[in-house]
Amino acid sequence: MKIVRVALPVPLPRLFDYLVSDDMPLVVGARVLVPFGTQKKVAIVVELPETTEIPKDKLKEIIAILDSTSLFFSATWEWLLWAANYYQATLGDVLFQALPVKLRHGESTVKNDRTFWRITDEGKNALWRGELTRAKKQAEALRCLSETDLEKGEGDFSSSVWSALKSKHFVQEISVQEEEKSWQAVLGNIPLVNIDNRLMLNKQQALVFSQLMFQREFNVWLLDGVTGSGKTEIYLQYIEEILKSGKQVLVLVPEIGLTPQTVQRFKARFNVEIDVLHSHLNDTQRLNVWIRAKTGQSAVVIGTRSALFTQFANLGAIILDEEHDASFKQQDGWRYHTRDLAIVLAKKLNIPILMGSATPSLESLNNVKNGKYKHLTLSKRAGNATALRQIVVDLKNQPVQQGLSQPLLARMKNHLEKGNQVLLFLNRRGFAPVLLCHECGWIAQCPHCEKPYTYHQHQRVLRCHHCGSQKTIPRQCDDCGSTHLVTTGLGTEQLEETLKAQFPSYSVARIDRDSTARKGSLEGYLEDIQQGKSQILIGTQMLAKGHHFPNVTLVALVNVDSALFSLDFRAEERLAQLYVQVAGRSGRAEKQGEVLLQTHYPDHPLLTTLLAKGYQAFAEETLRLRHTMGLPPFSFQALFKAQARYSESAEEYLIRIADFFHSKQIEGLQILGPIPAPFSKKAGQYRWQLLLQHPSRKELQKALSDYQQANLEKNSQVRLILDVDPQDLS
DNA sequence: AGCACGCCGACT
DNA sequence: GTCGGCGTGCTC
Repeated sequence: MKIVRVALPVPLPRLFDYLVSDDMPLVVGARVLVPFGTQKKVAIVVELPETTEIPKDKLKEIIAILDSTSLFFSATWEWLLWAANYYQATLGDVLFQALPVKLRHGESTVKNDRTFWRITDEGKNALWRGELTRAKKQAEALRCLSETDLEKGEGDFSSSVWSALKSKHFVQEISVQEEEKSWQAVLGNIPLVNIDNRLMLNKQQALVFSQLMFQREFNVWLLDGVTGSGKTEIYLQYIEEILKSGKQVLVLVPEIGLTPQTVQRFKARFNVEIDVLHSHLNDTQRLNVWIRAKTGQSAVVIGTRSALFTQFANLGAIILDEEHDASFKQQDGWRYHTRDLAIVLAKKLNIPILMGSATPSLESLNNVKNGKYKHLTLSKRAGNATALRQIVVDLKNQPVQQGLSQPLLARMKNHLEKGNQVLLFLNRRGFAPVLLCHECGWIAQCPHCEKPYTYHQHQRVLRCHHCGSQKTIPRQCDDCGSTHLVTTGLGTEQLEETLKAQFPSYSVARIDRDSTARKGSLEGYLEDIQQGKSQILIGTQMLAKGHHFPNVTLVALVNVDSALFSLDFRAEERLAQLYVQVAGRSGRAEKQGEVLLQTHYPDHPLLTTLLAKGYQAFAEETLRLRHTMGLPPFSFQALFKAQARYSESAEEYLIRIADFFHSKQIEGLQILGPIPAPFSKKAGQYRWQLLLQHPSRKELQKALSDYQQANLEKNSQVRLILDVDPQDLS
C-alpha cells in the first residue's frame, strides 16, 4: 500500500491522506473517489508522499481512480498552487473551482456524444397534414426540425414538448459521435480571416500594431486607448497573428462586456472555432468548452473571469479587455484578481498578455512607470465625435430635493422635452455617507486620521472607520457655524421615487444589481432603453460600460461628493473612470452631449484636474498622492473580514488576530483596526474588518503565512474571510 | 461544506 | 409517545 495525499472540496485548510494499493497507477493532478466521513467525495491527487503523520489505523483506502492522467497541464498546475498560496486559499477551493462543475462531481473528461432531435417520417406526415393544431408548441418544434436537426437542450422548447413528440413517434433521438479535430484541421484550406470585415488601421493604430504583431513571448502590454479609438480592431488583428502561428487565444472581458455584439464581431472575423463562456451556459456546455480548449479544438475562448481557468492545448496569448474593471475581482469563494492571475499565468507560459482600457487602473499605470508593463497609446477616436459639454453644479447653498438640484432638474426637463433620454448615475456602491455643511462644504472629519467620519443613521453617531473612534452628531458646522448639515448618499430606489414624482409623464428605469438580479434581465433592460421605452435611466457603474445609447444626451453624476470623500481610497479613481466612460457614452452620436456633476466641492483639485486635463493627468496626480500616503500601489494590503451574529464576537476575533500581528513586531507592517465594516450590519450579521498594509508584498506575504501557520484558535460563531489585495475596502 | 449526533418543543 | 428544529463536532 502506498500513500496518496489529496485535496477535497471542503473549506478545511489541510490535505487528506489515503491508501492505495501499489499496483494502482496514480498521478498527481488526477481525480480519485474517496470515502470521507460517511460520504464519498471526489478528490484531486496533490502528492504521492513516502510517509504520513496520520496513524495507520485512521487511513482509509481510496475507492476508485477517475483519471489516468492529470487534469492539469504542468504550467497550469504550478500556477494554481502558486495562486492558492498567494491568496491564502485552500488547495481544495482553488483546484475544484478551476474545474467545470461536471468534473467536480466526477464525470468523465471524455466528451459525451452529442444528441440531436430529428423529425421522423411520421412526424413529417403529421406536419403535412397540419395535425397538432391543439399543441402549438409541438407543431412549432416540428416545423423547426423539418429544416434542421436541433441539439438536445438547445432551442426554446421545454422538455415536455419533446417528450410528447417522442411518445407520438414524430421525433427521434440521433446520437452523433464527435470527432476530435483540432481547429486547424477543421479550418483546412478555408481562409482564416474574413478579409471583408477587417478594418484599415489608421496611422496611430498601425504604429501600435507594428509593436505588437511579432510578440510571442511574455510581456505585459497595456493598450491605453480612449473610447472609440479602435482597441477591438487591434485585438482582432493581433489574434489573427497568433492564430496564424497555430496557437490559441484566450480573451477575458468584464461581466458586462460579453454582449452578443462583441461575440458576433469575433465570430464574423474568423472562420475558426470560437467558444464563448457566458453565464447562461449549462454544466454540459461548460464542460464541452473545457474539453474543446484542452484538446485544441477551439481556437479562441472568450469569457468572463472564470474563463481564466480554461486550459489550452497550446495557448499563444491572453487578451484582457477593460483591465480596470472591478468585475475581474472575484468576491466570493477564494478572492482572486483575474488580471493579476492572468499575468502570472502568461509569465508561466511565456506568452504575451495584452490588456486594454480607456481608463487604466492606477496599479497598471504605475507598472508602466516602473517599466514592468509596456505602454501602447491610442488617443484618436476612429469616428468623429462632437465635443462634450461639462457642467458642474455647485450644491452649496442650493435648494436640493432628494439630492437633485434645481439646475439638474431644469437640464433634465430641457433634454426630455426635446425627446432625448437622460441618464443619472448614482455611485452608491462602496460609498459610505458623510456629514457635510451645506453652506460652506465643511466635512466632519476624525481629528486623528484626517478621514471623514461615517454617518450612522441608526445609532445616531459619527464613527471613524480608520481608528474606530466615535462622536455624537454635531449640530453646527465647525467652520462657519451653520446648522444646515446634510448627509451625502442616497439610494437608487429613493431616487427612482423622487424622479417619478418630478417627471410623471416620463418613464423611469432603474438598473442596478437588485433590479437586474434575474439572469439575462440586463439585456432586456438595455434593449428597452435602446428602443426608447424609458426616458429617464438611473444606473450604477454597470450602465457605464460599453453600451451605446444614441439618444442619451444628458448624463448626470448625482453623487460626486461621496466619492471624493470616501473611506475607500480607490473611490476617486472609480469616479474618474466612471466619468470618462460616461463621457464616452454621450456625444458619440450626432447630438450634442452634456455631462453634469453635482458637488459641494467644485474646486476639489482632483475634480478640476480630471475635468480640465483629463484622466491621464488625474491619474498622475492621484498616484503622487497615493505615494505620499503610502497607499497601493505603493503598499500592499490584506483585509480580514469577520461576520457574526453578535458584534462583540466578530470584534473580539479580529482583536485576537490583530494581537497576533502586533506580537510579531513586523517592521513596516501597519495594522489598522479592527473597525466595524461601513455597512456594519447586514442580514442580521455584524461585520468587522481588520486591514494589514505593508510597503513590501513579500513581507506582507510572509506575515500572512506566519498567521496561517500559527493556526489561531477558531471560533465557529464567526465567519472569517481573508481578502489579499482587496479592491473594495467597504 | 455536509453529515451525524444529540437534546428540547409541538404534533399525527 | 415521535418528528424535526438547529447547535456542535468531525472528516485522512
